[in-house]
Amino acid sequence: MHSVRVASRSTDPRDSRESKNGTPHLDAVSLAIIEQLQEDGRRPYAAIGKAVGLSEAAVRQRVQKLLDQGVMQIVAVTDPLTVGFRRQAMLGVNVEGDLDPVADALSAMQEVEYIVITAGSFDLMVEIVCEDDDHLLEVINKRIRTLPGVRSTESFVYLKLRKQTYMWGTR
Amino acid sequence: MHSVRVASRSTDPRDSRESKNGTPHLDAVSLAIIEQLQEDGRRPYAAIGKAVGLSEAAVRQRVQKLLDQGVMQIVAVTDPLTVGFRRQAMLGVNVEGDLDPVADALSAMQEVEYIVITAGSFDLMVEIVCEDDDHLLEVINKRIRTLPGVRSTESFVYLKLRKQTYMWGTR
DNA sequence: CGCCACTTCTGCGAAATCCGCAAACTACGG
DNA sequence: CCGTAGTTTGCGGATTTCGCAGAAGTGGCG
Repeated sequence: MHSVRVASRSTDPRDSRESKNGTPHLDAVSLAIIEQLQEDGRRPYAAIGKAVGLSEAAVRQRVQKLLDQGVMQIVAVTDPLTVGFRRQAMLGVNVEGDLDPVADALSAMQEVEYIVITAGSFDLMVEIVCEDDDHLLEVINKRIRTLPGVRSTESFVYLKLRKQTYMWGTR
Repeated sequence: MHSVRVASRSTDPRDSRESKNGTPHLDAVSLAIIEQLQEDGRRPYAAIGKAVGLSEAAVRQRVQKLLDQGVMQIVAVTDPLTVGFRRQAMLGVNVEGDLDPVADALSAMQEVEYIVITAGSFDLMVEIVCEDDDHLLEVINKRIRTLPGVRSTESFVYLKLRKQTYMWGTR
């Protein structure tokens, strides 16, 4: 019935088990579906089904589950420059005491694109997306460096973005 | 005819001009379309049209143009952990001489998720996505630190991802 | 082994969406 | 005032999405 049939293998999308931390474990078919949607987030379910060897309805159900579980999301990503954000920077932050309150406060700032807690000479790495230099200065100097618990920061202003992919799982 | 009509304003999607660097300048309607697709990359054109005050066909053409121009792309983004990449790190890199050859070599590595040239105490910031510690060590130690021109590196292993958005333009 | 509960997959008809196209509209320059 | 170029609109026809009921596969248990 199907042109492609994945070699005999667990047929459960979650591979019959969850990993210890509760994150679902994906089987090869779901991975293949994700790959398809990484190439084109609007690709029709039927086309995906043909590529991975599943019916249209089955693909639709799996995609919906992946979205519900938060394993993936289908979104438009833009080039910040063309959308009017001309200044970006990475900020290394050192904190005294508990990291969580600081991370929470940073999370609430819309200019903060992402936050990671790291091991190394910085406690936090924070990416900031701003409209211009004034905006960036205001965010770093007035809003971040004044947060209680922030001991020091070091700025890395972006001069040029050389690579940006969203192709995890496509290897 | 339309419930919402954007107040009188330039009607050209590129706002009748391009910025100096050749990147297209977006008008308010295209921005609004992008916002819709950032919430849900599969939202139907008709629904977007209703939200921004345009016909279905017009939205479709604008979206196609934005994709063709490379202003945005609609893709599935996944949580690296659930897709099997358990070790990530940011790498600060210092280079002697021209940055471009090093950046090019890094670009070719599939484990390298993104690369920025920065001002500050690092010349390059590089994000690396690996399956486990061995994999990460191999990439950093054997493949990056041995690149000609790389003077030194500093690693920041990710302990926890606290925030990750794709909501540029949605402010 | 047989039965049951549970999940996933399939096949379908109905509804909604996508797609291509020709005509209408707008801004601009000659 | 007219022609050109770029957008938008309206509209069928093809395609896709959606919901659902039944079939099929899995694991537990007596």
